[in-house]
Amino acid sequence: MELREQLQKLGYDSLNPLQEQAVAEGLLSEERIVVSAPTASGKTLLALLSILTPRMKKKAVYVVPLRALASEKHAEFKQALEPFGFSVGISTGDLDSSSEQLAAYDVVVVTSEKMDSLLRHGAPWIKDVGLAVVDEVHVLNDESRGATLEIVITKLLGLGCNLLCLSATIPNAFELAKWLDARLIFSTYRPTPLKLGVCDGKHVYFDSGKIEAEDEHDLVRLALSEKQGAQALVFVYTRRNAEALADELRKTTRGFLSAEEKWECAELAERALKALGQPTSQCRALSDCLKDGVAFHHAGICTRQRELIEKGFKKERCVKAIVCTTTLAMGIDYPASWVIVRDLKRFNGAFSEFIPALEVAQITGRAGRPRYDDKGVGILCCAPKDREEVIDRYVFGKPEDIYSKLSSEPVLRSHCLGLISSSDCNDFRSLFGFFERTFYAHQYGDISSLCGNVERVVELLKELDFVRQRGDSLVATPVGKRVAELYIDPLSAFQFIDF
DNA sequence: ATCGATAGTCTCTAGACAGCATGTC
DNA sequence: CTAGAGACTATCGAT
Repeated sequence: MELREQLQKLGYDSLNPLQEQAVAEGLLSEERIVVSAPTASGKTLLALLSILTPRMKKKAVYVVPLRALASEKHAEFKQALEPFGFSVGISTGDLDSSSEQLAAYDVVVVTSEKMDSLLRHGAPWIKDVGLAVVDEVHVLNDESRGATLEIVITKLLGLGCNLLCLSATIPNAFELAKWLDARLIFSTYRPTPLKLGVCDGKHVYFDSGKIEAEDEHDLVRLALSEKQGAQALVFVYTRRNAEALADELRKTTRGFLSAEEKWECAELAERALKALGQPTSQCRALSDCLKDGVAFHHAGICTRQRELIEKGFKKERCVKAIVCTTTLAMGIDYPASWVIVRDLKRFNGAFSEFIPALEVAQITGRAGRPRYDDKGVGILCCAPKDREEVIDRYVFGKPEDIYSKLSSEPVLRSHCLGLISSSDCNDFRSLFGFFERTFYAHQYGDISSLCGNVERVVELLKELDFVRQRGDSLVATPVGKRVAELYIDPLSAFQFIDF
């Protein structure tokens, strides 16, 4: 089928500049590709086109970092791909199909941990995978979950399937591409331009000049009065702050509701109150906020209410503003006209520090709703003394490079055991060989220190009797196998068994 | 002796993956 | 090191 025809069937008239560039640079012909482009630049269509590209093995896996993202993509792909005769399945911790079903799907959406688990268990259909799409690959940089993703990608690399890695804009995307021996498609294209401003508690400074705005009320008022139907997202650090500020903003948002929207909000409020059998104080707080067209959003909100908020914000659009924590920072599609980052500093266990520019870029990236706004506005709030630094760091500064997080020992413990237990590696040589193919090895060149770590970790696993060595060969004991399957840290598993 | 305002001090802070056992409707 | 809000407590003064 021709590209034009495919596009039409997918519901697109044409390719946007990023997609144009990607196709021109080999999206449909290269075996391995890394795409580095901003949030909402249209990367999903790239994945769809790649999946539709005929190849020897039809089956594709789509790897994402979040369950919420998995179910979103599952729904989206189902709708887009079924007309082409592609069946789409999902496999995550809480939403899982049987192994036979997974084998039957043409496309399987998985979380990275689930993918790792499937690979460890040697699911028989893995050999039929012709394409793996890894969404949000920059998660490699994540302290706690990056290493697992790195292991997964390294394993996928060994499978010999085609690879399409999608990343936010990161300066060292070329390093990723070099690791994977992939073609790099790099773009900073945004469908709607982004205008950044810095608010120091008196003014908002744009590159075009400054306007007065002292607090969140002023900012939200500016956002909502910019045009009919505008909406704002406010990011704060704590749950308590999210709830408190949402309550505070009721005064401002209620003035922007039309008669019909008031009615819709009342309806939402009513349902939010009854979401649980017995309304908690949180339910009441949320319900009160919704009445006035504002909501708070964080991980402590039940699914039922999340859905209500999403409906009110995205579909009915009677919810004018959402005050949220980082729940809405990554992945999930939540576009707004204005995005206000109120807390740029975050407590890190010892002191409070500025959050990474990459994260701020991801957050402000969702400013500008594709079909409704012709531009997006991102506001960064800070104390007057920090203004210059904030401008340097986030407005003119570029996002941080990403680094392999494979050197951390806890993850190494778990993955070494996993590799040995699944028989991916039977001795030190194959273990070292595996780690030589990781991003870590490519990024640091010298892997002797990593091999030293691996050696130490295997010694520990032997001490715990999860692994035994006969001659050169390393074999997992039954307990070791079990520990690997259960996905728990070997050290804590041992302490538990010991106990 | 009691209440209370004020200032200094302490405490706490986001999110979310897999797997399994146990519990509930 | 580059935090800030709310709960808690100690202290002192007015009644």
